[in-house]
Amino acid sequence: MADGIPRYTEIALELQAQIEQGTLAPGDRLPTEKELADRWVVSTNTVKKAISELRKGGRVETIPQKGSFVAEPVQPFVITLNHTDLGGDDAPGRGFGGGEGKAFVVEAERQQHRAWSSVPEVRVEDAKEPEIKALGIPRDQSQPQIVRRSQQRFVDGKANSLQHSFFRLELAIEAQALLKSVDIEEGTVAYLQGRGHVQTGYEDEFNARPPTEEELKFFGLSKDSLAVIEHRRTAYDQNGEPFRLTITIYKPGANKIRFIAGEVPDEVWQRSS
Amino acid sequence: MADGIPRYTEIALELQAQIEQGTLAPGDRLPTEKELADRWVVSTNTVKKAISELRKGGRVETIPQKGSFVAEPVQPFVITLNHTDLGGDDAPGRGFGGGEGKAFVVEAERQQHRAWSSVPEVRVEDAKEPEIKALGIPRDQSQPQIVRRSQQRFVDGKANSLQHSFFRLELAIEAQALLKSVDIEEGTVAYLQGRGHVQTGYEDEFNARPPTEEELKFFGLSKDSLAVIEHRRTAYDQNGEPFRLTITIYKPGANKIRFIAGEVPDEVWQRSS
DNA sequence: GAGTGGTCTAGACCACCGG
DNA sequence: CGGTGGTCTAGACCACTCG
Repeated sequence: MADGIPRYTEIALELQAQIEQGTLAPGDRLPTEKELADRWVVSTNTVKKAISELRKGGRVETIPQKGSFVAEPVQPFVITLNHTDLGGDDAPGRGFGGGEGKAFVVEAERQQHRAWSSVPEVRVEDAKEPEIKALGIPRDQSQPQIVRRSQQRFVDGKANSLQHSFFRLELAIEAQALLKSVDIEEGTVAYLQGRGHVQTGYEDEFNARPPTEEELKFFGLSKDSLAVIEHRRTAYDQNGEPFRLTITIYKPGANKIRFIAGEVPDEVWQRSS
Repeated sequence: MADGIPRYTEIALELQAQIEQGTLAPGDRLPTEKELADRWVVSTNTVKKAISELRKGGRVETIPQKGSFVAEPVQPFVITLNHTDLGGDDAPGRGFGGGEGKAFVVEAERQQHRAWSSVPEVRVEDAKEPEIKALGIPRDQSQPQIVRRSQQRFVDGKANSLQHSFFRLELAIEAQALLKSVDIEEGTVAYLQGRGHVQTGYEDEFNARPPTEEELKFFGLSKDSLAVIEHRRTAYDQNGEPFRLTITIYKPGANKIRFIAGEVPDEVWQRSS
């Protein structure tokens, strides 16, 4: 029909329109690929490509051997990643670390979401290049090792994010709670403060990348889905030494990642959508 | 061969290995799809899928009708999006807005990158839902209008990011420089401060999404490429009113998006890779 | 066992690029 | 003009799910 627009794009747009106007409601199964192929008089490969487009936009999720479904519109969970564990401030929503450890659950409850984290899985591993760099591990150590604490985090029963924190092994020997596969009651920041490492600053970096196999599985995504957002935070102590690297992987759409600086209306802090 | 690993993944991994070990160097053209199909004894469709995988990982760029090329490893340009235009602080690298307007060019030069922005393209448009919400435009206005200032930004000769700033039309009438398709010499923040809107805080949000047609074209990407990162900043004035919405679209890989809070070693501020 | 999506083939035609 | 990647077809077989 139209010039230059591929057939699969047309089909994707038509399905998207049906989703937007409610002909196809969230949770509904799309017609099977065969049905769509017949209806549009195209081959199933063309339909597959159309559906793949929709998946990339996050509007559709495909479960192999079952079908493709209109994605539920997520009530996004707003993660406020602020500099509030650096000093007291007690405006609403402040005073928590934002997105890390137990603060995650507290923040979720404030937003009327039920959230929980899995018990941390603790591993001692060989440090790879990114960790060596971030944690400032001296190059002379031949095979430096690190402690990794990984948690799966859920909001309203759904996979929300994966968090991995890395520490130098020597730090974990001073601060042995890091080696236990148990939540640290008072929070990692407070615990390490008691062990002589006051978190005085941090550096945050963001990236987007295709999900790994593990992430696809955890988030329940199929191939050709959205990119995940990676947030990495390097925390520095009072000596200016990096002592923690935390990498959080977010499922996009399900999360809004937010920073607030300076003075904004309280309503902005309260906002949860 | 191996169980369950699709052929196209095998091919993608093999090519990726060749890239990593330097058999295929940055800038090199991959063998044509036909050649790869012959070599692996698969159909060209399978090869296409393999190359598409590599594109998603950012390792390969495809130029239609010319070939697929090993991506040049980008020297990432570090954008520090900090709260430094809120008050004076003169550690190295501070004192600029971070990623906005002229600050972008200054920051780039500090990192030994040559950067420039296109002349702003100014449009007056009907406000759409996201802008209405962010700028707090009253709902009673039947067809509210906004001013949009869009710039293309380049680093070292390559497309780096797209930035769109939105203002309420009434504000642009008070502050007419916003309507001119010219860089605002003293910077938008300073200019608006002179017009009675002191930027006292802001809210930042991040997202990842597939690129639009326009973005694909600007960044020189082909379909099935990486996701782009979207950063939206809502700036608030001394009355707690939102008066500016700035949306920046980053090409991932080419950028590192960074925040710094509290005390970190000066070396972290300096770091540019 | 019927139905689903995932993978794959062996072709085809096209638009665009370069010499 | 020949070569490239983009689109598309009309099949095929598989692994998996579900009734």
